[in-house]
Amino acid sequence: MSDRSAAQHSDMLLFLTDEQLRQGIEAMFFAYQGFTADPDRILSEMAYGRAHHRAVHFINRAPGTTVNNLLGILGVTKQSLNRVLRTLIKDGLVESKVGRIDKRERHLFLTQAGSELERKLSDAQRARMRAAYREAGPEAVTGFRAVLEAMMDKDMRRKSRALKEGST
Amino acid sequence: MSDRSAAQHSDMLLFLTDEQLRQGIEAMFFAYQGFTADPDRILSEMAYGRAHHRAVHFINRAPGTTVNNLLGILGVTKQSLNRVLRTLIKDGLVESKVGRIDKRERHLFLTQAGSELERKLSDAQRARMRAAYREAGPEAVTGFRAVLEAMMDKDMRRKSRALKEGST
DNA sequence: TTGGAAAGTCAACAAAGCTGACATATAATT
DNA sequence: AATTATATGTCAGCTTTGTTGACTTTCCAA
Repeated sequence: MSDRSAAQHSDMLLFLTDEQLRQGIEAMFFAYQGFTADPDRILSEMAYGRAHHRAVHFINRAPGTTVNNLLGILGVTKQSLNRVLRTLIKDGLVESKVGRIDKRERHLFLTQAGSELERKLSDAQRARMRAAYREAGPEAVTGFRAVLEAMMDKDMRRKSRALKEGST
Repeated sequence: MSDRSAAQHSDMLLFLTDEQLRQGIEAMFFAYQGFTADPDRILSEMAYGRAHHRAVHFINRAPGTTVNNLLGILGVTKQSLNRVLRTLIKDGLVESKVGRIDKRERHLFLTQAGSELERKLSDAQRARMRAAYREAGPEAVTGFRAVLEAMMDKDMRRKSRALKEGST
């Protein structure tokens, strides 16, 4: 990095005004509305909500995950998750299998129908993400990911990374 | 841009795999948890929730805004907003003034106490945002903002921009 | 003066979070 | 073998924040 760009670099760091930060906060709020809008529309046509979406998403992402593990990822209580899981199992979207090694654990899997719902929801969400990425350009994507990563709590960063590595 | 980097550029656009998009989706989810964590902690010590935070934030940002305008920004029903607003007014954090020109309208302002709460909440949120920006670097911030912008619904983009211009 | 927009209220309900208490099965430890 | 710890599930009850629908009051504008 040249002296000149290094100077600009530190200038920009110093010039993080409240106003710029507030704009970032608002952008995050409005973007999250958009981020959830498409799946929410699909879900509202069924008897499901955002909580079901999350469960289905992460079971798809880490098939065979235990209830406890899922709790850690979602950051909710077991009662709250259990309510969601119960309806998904009842409706035949999720299957719960007793652990072979540790029989106290339940391992969660999507059924055919569960996979289809996951696909439908994530198709919509990925389409928006893809469009946003294309509009912003590849360099922006790198920056986007870097800021999001830095915004997470430390333990969530670990969990996020574990999911990425798990699907390699 | 050289031919080579142009080729890389379009390659990266083509190589937006499902996996990359899913990682972006998860990053958004985990980052939003972090984004709201600090204000949520402060709010939980009082009788307030995230909905109160949003109202206070946007009233601070656009003092004198009407209820209807606020409804458009927040994307909730007037009944839902009204419940929140009522408690804030009752507790002396928000003041509602009848419009001079159009007396049907109510213009909303933060009181001294309201401003203090807003300050407390946004201090926490801005601190995290600032830390994330610093960690990711200034180029990343530009990209971050670009992707968020592109992820918003069109009408939300307009509202976001109006707020930015209003505070110049 | 009449129609409609803006705001507020009441009632009822739903989704999704929470706490606390308790049951069951299994694993781990003593 | 007995005890303790862990994983899961469930019941009951509460909170926050969203929803619809019905209705009123105010008051601008055609």
